Amino acid sequence: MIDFVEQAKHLITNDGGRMTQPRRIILEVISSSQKHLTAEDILDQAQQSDRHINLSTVYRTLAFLKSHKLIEPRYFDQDNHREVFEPAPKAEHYHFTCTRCGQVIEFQSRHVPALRQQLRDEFGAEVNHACVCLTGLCPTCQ
Amino acid sequence: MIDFVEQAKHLITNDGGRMTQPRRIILEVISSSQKHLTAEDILDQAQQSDRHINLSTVYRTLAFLKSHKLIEPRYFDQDNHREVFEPAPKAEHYHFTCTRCGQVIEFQSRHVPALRQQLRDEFGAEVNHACVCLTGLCPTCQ
DNA sequence: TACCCTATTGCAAGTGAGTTGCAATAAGGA
DNA sequence: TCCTTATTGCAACTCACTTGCAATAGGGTA
Repeated sequence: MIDFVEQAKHLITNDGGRMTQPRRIILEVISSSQKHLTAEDILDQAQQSDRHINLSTVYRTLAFLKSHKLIEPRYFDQDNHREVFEPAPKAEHYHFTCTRCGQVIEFQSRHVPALRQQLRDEFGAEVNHACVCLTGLCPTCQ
Repeated sequence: MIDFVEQAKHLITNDGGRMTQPRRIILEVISSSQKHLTAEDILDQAQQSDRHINLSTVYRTLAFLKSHKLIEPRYFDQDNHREVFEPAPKAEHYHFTCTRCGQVIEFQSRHVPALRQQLRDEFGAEVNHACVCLTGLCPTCQ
């Protein structure tokens, strides 16, 4: 995940942007986290490095990263209306969320490319993005 | 779609609830619409029958129907944070949205049951709900 | 290194979808 | 027809997210 911060730095400076303290900290937080983060989560962690970082700065940085495809927003839960982010993955993958304990399992599957093919065959539609969010019970919670 | 209103009536009265004018109208709107509706859409249409129907009544009715699994909330679009509803289908189906014209294609697929099986085999997880939202370009917009 | 331009920030106020408290209303059983 | 109480409309609220603006601080230039 080291390249994530580097990649972001390049994008920012190429845009005529500036690598500021708050941005550095926010990037650090996102890239070093193993789990999916809400804007609030990012703020909490960033404020451990700099108490003055503001929520709107987090949102603005997030918007920048999103527009440059460095992170992706995800919804895991039909009841949770918050945006949840993670660094954009190299390989497309999908999510299973346990409705009891909240555990998230990331997985890949050959069935999704098959789905793309089906859309092409059946409707002539070209799928650019596949959001597959499964919910149910993990082995522990069954 | 006639059963939708009937089904809702039974659920409401079995619950000790009352079949009121606003509810009747809202149910009518949902069941007779062919497309996916936001709360606002439903309000607009309902107000054509009764100008005094209120948005909070729409939300409360929607919450009731949702908790009884008569409708399902859906998100089609990562940029659209609104809840979009449709009558809960007998057969699970999925959505493709064209990012240019907004057209929604509903489809079924044997690949999704295969996905459930994969989760069972690979992680021991039991999938209860599968949300599959594909986006891309429909034949016309390509 | 000092200076300056302007992108970025923090703050506070604003949006907009959805929720809630409450007094008034109206189903529908007795 | 009456009475109980579920439901409504309204207005005020919540909460995630956005925006306007004056103050701040990157980072290129002299």
